[in-house]
Amino acid sequence: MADASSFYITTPIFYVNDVPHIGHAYTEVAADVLARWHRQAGDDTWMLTGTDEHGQKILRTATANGVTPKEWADKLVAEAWQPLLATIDVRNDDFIRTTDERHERNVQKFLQKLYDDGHIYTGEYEGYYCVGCEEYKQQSELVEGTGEYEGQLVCAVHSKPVELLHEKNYFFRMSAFADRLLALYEERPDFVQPESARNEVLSFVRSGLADLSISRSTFDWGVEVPWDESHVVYVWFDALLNYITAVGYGQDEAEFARRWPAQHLVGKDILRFHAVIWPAMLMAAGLEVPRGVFGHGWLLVGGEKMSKSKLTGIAPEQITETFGSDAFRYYFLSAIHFGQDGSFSWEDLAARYQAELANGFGNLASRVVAMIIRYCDGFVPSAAERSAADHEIAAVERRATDASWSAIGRLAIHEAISSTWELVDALNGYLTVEEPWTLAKDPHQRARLETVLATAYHGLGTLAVLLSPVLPQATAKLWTALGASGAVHEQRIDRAHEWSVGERVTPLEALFPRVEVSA
RNA sequence: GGGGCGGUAGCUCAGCCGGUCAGAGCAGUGGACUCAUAAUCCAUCGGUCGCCAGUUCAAGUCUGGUCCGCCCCA
Repeated sequence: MADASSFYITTPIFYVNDVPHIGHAYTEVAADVLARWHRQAGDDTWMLTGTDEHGQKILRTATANGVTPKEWADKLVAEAWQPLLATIDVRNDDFIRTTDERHERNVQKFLQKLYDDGHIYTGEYEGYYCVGCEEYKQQSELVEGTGEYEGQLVCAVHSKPVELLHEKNYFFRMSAFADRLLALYEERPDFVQPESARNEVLSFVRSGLADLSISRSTFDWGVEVPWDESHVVYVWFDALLNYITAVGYGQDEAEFARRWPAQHLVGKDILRFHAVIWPAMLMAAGLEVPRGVFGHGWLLVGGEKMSKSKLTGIAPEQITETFGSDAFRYYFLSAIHFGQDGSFSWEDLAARYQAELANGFGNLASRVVAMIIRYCDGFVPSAAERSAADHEIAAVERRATDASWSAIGRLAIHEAISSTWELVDALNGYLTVEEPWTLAKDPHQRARLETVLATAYHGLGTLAVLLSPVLPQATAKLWTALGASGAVHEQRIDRAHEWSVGERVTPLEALFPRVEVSA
């Protein structure tokens, strides 16, 4: 049992054959922001991501490219997936690959335990198999082929012929866990979030669970079934286990106890694997079920879902090259209600970058720092007598701190950001009303000028702390300019308004320079 | 065929248990100001809340039906 301050968050592991697009990056960034936020609140935080490297599809691609599947995976991990994390500034604590020895060995250990405990039996399976989908298809999921596949049954997703396979399989008695799963959803209404995702899972399980075929014998790129080397473990069964093998399951019980259970973040397309199959597997093994499964929405581009199989994907670098990783992170997490589908467009991205990051936060930072340099020679002023307006700013700082932390607890990232943004708006408004540039012209108003600037300075520092999970780079620059000690990402975010002020500010370059509008 | 979600100002979206709920941000328009990244602040234009019927003293807000989009299951 993990103690209350342990926070372990996971993303789905990337299927190495995919090409990274903003959908992958979105999940990563969301998990990263939650992880950074918890770290900054002092929680014992662990963020895991990684790659899924087994399965027939990868074997075939590798073979077609004349290399072994492992070589193929190595190449993609090094050239595509690790770089993606750097592109969007994700600070994961671990990166697991399903070809890691720590994973494969303990997948076998897990499987053997289920086998020994009677949760697995031998059966026979016959069905139409789509290599593209990596799964068997029901009759209803097949359509008549056209063109070169005329007269054949093809997969509705890939439009490629399916194969009629007949194999001896090992089955997991998942059906035995239907009642316990329903009880779980009942007892912990937030186990599957958001509500819409929970509804789908509920109705799926209520309609009855079938046992799950968990092995394949038609190819050998996978984890060997320990008691039958002619079979490899079904890729999904294998992949899900990464969440526990990465934190010591089977080999480091102390670490496992410290981390598990995890909060899973997944796209809603793979919700069922995480909210039904995975908990059932854990129950069978006598382990705790996850802390929660959150299914976020799709990114819609031009009203259509971004697809892995189709080519509507946008590479994250296309965005970060122009706007930077901070803007990427901010845009997707603030503009989209976390959990719902969200529309992406270049126009919207550019508009929000300009209005919110450049004109809102960036410019606020510029004007405050510039005035302290100009009117106080860079020495951080201190407040004398405080007016109602000054107290109000302090109150907004507290509210933003409390509200955002509470929102993070509900996984409402967009809400955490908008709560914080109230401070941005309050400070810009405060400066307009107090007019420090006017006060500066009258020597008798010196005390008031310093109080106003001290108040604005303090609010800006609070913003830096609160925004550092989302905007790690910009806030680090701001923190330095504010002359505050330590690193901004080490400041307690749940008490952001209590940060310790510095002594001297230094010039600040534009945090979010204006971007030339391009086509 | 069964089920879920969404259809609210030009754009993106809030609106919980029905009664200032017709809102926010952006865009547009007018004004103020100049510390700042031609930034900021104030004001303002703008919608028969997909459509039809019903329940109710009162319905984006509940019921039934219907159209459109997406998704899950069979």
